[in-house]
Amino acid sequence: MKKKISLRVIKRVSFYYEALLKLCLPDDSYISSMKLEEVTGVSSNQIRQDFFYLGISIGKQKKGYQVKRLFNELKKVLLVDKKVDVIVIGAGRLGCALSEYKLFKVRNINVVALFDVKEELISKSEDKGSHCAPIYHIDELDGFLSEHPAIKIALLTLPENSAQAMLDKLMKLGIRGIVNFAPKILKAPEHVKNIQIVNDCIGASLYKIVYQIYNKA
Amino acid sequence: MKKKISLRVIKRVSFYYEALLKLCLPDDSYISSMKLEEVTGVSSNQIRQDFFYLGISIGKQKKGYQVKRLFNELKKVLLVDKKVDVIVIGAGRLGCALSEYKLFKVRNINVVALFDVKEELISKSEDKGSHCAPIYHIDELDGFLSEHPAIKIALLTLPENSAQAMLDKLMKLGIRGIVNFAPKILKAPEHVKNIQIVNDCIGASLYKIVYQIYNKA
DNA sequence: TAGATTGTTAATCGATTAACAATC
DNA sequence: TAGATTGTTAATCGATTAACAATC
Repeated sequence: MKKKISLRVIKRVSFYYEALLKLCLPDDSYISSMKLEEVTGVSSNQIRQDFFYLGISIGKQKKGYQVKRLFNELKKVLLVDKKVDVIVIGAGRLGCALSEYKLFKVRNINVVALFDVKEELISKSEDKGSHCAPIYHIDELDGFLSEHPAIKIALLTLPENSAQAMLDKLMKLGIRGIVNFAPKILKAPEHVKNIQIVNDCIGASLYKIVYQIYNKA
Repeated sequence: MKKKISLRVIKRVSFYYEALLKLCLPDDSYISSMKLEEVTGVSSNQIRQDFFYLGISIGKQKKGYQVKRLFNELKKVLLVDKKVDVIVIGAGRLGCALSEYKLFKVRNINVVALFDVKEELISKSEDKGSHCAPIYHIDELDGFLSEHPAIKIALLTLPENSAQAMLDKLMKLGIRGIVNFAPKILKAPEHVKNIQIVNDCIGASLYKIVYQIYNKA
């Protein structure tokens, strides 16, 4: 029933979505594909093509797309119309920064807990002066995931030597999506299917920047 | 002279590069395109096609590619054969985490300094118990960049309300590449050319994960 | 030698762009 | 009405895959 949408389309749709978030237009106003081109950099032809492909045909000639309806449609495509709970493994600087990351909130991504081996980081409910989610000891991970079977995604901010072992463990516990920030490329074992791993999204973006800047010099 | 290499190719090349880093093979050993397919997930056909396109023709039939030579070729393509200095604006948790990020090191990306408005974060040279680069007051940014004109890239970890103003300022100071971690999509002003901005690489990867996991459910 | 693996061309596939009739 | 903008088809473009001769 659901057609497979390529990740390129998903990426562009996320641009459209972000643009609407950012523009803060009244719900009942209209936005045209040309206007969307201005703010997203994606051509109006491409935008209409995407909408056509996605079955979004809510446009009105001469006006464009009603902001609220378009927003809802895009939400559905991105599957962010429901809240997504995730956990963070590793409660160091990066881990805590992630748990406060605001763009997660607008996307309905919710860091429910962090886990770490270091006793001194553990803080059940007291806030430690930040908006960080509660930090638990890693030994409690097993029990926690049993109690929260809906959690399917984990963000890994671990040292490189413990990242792969943690990945293996997480998969056994039912985690199906990993964003790995450890400075090591992780791979799912051969036999495991349906696991999504994104390695080092930070570094990948820098490759691109470095390439584009120094290439033109 | 230089042909324009698409970002897709760059991305795959970064996979090959990471794979070589990770495998830690002896410099004088050989690796075949089939073996590279195993560790990168990119088909051997694609790999050879990429090498052909990039003018990397150092393969030996029946053996493959000499690890050291291939490594050097890939380095050249990725332009990471020289050290790239970058600065970080915003010395909060995320900023400090970035300055210690190990995958930057293997890529010759070097965080030389952080800048922040908060007086209490400033630490000229003393280390504060971490491997964080020195933190300066934002007022010193201007002078610092004058003294280090080779710095072309800045990572932004600022609150959303100050990010756009900082972007404008950085461009005036000669910065040409921005990786923006602020929870707001930034855009270069119309008239400015040759600026590369990557917004929210962290969130973008999560969109993909969320989509792939919950789509299949 | 026979088998393995490259470099390179050709075929296929998919994504983007262009164009325009329909119509608000 | 005339102008603007959609939805949709067709044309173009680029990227991937397949195939295989060359040869170590």
